[in-house]
Amino acid sequence: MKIQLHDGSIQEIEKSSKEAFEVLNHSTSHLLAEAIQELYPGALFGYGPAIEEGFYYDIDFPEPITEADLPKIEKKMHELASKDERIVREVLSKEEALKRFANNHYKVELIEGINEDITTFTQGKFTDLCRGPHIMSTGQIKHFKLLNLAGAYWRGDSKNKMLVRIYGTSWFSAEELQNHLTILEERKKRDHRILGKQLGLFMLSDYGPGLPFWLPNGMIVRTALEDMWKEKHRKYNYLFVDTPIMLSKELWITSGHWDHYKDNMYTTMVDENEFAIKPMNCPGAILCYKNDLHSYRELPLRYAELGHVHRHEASGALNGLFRVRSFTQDDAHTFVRPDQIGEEITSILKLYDEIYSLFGLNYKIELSTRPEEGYIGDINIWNESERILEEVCRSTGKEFKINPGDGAFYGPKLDFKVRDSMNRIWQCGTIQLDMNLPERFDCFYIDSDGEKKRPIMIHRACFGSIERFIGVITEHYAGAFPVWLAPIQVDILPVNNEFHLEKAKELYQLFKDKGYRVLLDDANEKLGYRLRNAQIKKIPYTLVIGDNEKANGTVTYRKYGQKDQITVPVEEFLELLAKEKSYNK
RNA sequence: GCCGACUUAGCUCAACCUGGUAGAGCAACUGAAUCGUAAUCAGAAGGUUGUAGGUUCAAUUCCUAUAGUCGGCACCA
Repeated sequence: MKIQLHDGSIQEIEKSSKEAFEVLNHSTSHLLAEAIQELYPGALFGYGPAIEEGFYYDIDFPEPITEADLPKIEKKMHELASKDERIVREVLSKEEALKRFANNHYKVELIEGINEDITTFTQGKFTDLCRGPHIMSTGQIKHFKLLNLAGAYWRGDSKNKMLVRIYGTSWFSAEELQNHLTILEERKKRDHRILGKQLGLFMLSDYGPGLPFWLPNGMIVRTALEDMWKEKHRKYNYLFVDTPIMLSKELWITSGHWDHYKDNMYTTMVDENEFAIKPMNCPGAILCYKNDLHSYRELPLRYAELGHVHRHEASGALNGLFRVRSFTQDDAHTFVRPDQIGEEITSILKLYDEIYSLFGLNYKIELSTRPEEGYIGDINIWNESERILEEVCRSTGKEFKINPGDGAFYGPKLDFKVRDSMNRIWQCGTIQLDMNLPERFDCFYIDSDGEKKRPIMIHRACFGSIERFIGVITEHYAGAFPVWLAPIQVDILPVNNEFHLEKAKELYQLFKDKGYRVLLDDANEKLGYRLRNAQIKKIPYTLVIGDNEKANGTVTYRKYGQKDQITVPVEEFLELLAKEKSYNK
């Protein structure tokens, strides 16, 4: 297909390419704006870019609109597209452009920020300030849908006015559009909030917004995760600590949280003194470190803690288990000498990969480097650390990106991002170097020359938060947890309770004695009914016990996600189960 | 926090637009059926319609406030 670029040249690109999708979607956003200009005279237009799965346009409407208005707008878009108007590029001087867009202060603001000639694209009566690229004419826009309405601050700044953002998606064929809409529907079924309810993992109560309750099944998943986590960290020579959930104000003043984080902290009075519930575990870990004098020989010293923190997140930020106000970080604070940074980061990356690969999770690493201004610490340590972080990351072969200047003022960091079922990105793991807190708390070790030296502290969490991580893997597995995490691992269904219940009970006891989480479903219901229940609960193995099994000492099992029934001797099934019992294959 | 939508039985939803105190399926309960791979049949029961006000002879329905949830935005030292 042909597209027209910013400079007026025409290019031929593959329709199946990502670029073609973006051009189509961006052009569809213009069509949306054209339709709105006709339907809502006086509407002012902000930004209207293509995004990963579609497009949006930010608009300042002269009157309030609701989602009920979207079909009307869509209809107008189709009507306009059927005219197949040419999309005409025009170059204006800055002065001309300012004159042309004088009635739209948003565009004026944008033009004022541009120091070259202004490119516009016009279709019908609608002209937009835009660099393109665009399709050649609007007739190519046929298969699109407006999805939802949202608020968005002008230029992404909460001090500015909030505009109405309309999201949509546009495709080259009806099949592709339908396919995408189906995917959107399918994603909803994987939503951890829905699965969490269906599977009895967790709940939320109006009595505590953002404060999740773990239900029995969720506790099984959580405990299995925590046990694995502890085992892995023991292997990597971490020491375990547990620090108080509430500490006095003085500590938070020293750490700097009182000045920089107070709005997010829950505070309370204890006798005459002000206390804060911890939003982070670092100060606690530092107090543990300072409890002893440390030799350079002891480092790296790794304090690991499943630390339950509370943060007063904005009400609008709360989201299932992904964003909560009370959560447990699988935290660790490692004190290292500057010369140990490389080795330690390598070790952490290895540990993370060992853990993430158990789930087959796809993650992306982002390196955030030193901010231009306001950073603290030795610039040589910054540079060296950043070099090490980058080098180690590249060696993983994972998708990797650098965010220059996005690091914290106290050190560079690595973030590990995974996607949820809605294709949104969430941060899970993190590794942050910190040259600030050791300074504030006057941490030191005695070096080989007998001098006191400042260690560097590494904050790191692999799951990030246990809550978020369980949310992510619930969606990742679509609720069908592998045996080692599954709340119920084996469901035993006697064909009828008169002849097979005894055998089923015998097997139930056998599995239970071997440490499996097993259920005996002896409800007075047909086999099909009980089997359906087992499937809805996504239990890994469903066993049917009838005359054959009773006579031959076998079990007939059905693995979740597979239709076939397999009959094997009991011993063989036990061997099979034993292989999946642990995350260690 | 901001914009918008939503909140009805344990769960999923209907009735609301056009006011006359709520219906269904599933689950749970009772009874019958004893069944070989995704729903056996029947019965009885289940509700201050999120909360607080207002309008009205009358509010689940209209209005206001408030809380929570959802989609975004901002936030996530």
